[in-house]
Amino acid sequence: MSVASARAERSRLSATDWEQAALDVIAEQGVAAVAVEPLARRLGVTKGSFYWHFGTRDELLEATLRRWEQADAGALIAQVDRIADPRERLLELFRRTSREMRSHVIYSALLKALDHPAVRPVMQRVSQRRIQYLSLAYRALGLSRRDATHRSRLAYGAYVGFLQLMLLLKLERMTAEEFEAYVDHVVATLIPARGSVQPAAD
Amino acid sequence: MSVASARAERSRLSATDWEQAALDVIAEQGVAAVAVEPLARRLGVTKGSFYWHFGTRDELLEATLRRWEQADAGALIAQVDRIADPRERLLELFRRTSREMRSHVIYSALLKALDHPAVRPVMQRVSQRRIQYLSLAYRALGLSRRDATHRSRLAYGAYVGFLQLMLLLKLERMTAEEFEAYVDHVVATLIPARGSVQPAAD
DNA sequence: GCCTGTCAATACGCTACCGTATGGATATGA
DNA sequence: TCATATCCATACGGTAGCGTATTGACAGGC
Repeated sequence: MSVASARAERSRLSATDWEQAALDVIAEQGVAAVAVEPLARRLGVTKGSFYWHFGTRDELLEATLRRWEQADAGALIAQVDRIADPRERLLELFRRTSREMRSHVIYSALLKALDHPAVRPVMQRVSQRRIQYLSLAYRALGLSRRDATHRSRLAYGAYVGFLQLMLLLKLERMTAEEFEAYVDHVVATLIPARGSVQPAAD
Repeated sequence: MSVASARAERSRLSATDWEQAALDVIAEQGVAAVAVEPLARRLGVTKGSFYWHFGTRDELLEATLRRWEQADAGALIAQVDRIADPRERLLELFRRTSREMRSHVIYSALLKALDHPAVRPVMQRVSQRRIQYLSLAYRALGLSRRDATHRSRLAYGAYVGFLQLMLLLKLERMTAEEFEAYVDHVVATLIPARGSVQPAAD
């Protein structure tokens, strides 16, 4: 089923359709590839349609990012947050992060477009929020305020860096077992062993 | 002293001048901003000059990256490599990495342009080499082959990720002391304590 | 059955960049 | 001194994208 024929069935497009397509393009080719005319071609339509739904290209971008931020970006944390034990929660967070791709691909693509004024604030909020969440979990694990802050930054930095080295550099494609072993090492290194921390006083 | 007047003194440009300017632009605005006409303006010259020195824009990019790879990219390792004790070597590597900016800015800018066919292989080589170096140091510290591989990836990933969060996201501008404290935390977390590892058999 | 609002096609002008062609300037050395 | 090699300016044609203006198609409410 070609793009154009898909369109023939749906007949008309909504703003949401454009945002959805824009997010796909971000995942596949990055923010810079979100261009009106290519997008229109992709949807089997001309830009005459686009400029009915949006005023400018940047408006589309902003709408797309807004949608991403509130729909996708917080999904993982929401799932894991039910786990009571902080160590299990962190562990599960690390583990889940290591599955699923698309969400990371998008995050990584946005990371490469931080110079864009519409992208930066969104990424700031999302990243801050996640680091904050990590920090709280570390805190609950018994780390001091300082250590929790530092460790959460380190952990999140490791996540972000791994994304680059993996998805984008394709440093080498690891096997599934190799990857599991790596995640285990990360967990062992970045999550304090059970009973190794006594609650800090601060 | 304006760009144009600087040019009036040097009078004529060499290919190296163009590569140098290109690297500056990469550091300031990323790979995508390396464009012939803007570069010419920056150098107080027209593109008539450029196309005498280079055949295409991509040729300039490749030459620039080639120069960067062999001149700048290995500088840090070369300095640190004289240190005999592996733990001190790693420590000094981490510490030095946390000073100086420009080299990291460039590395980070190149990271954002990995889709470009001229950039990817360069970054692969440079990153591989560095991770390899880290791994060897960890090995010398007594870690097993597996652990050294994993730990070096983790450490380098943390470096790369921190670059993004810092230089590009400007998550918050840390003070110098805050930053020192963070580096100390990283060192304590990612470099095994002295005497905590007994040489592995593998 | 037609009017109106909704979505889309077409055609246009504009900007920024790439790459080519050709001639001009300048320094150097024979 | 003048010839050649080196470096640069100018002018041109081409592409890809943005945004606007105008008209067309069609469905639903009246």
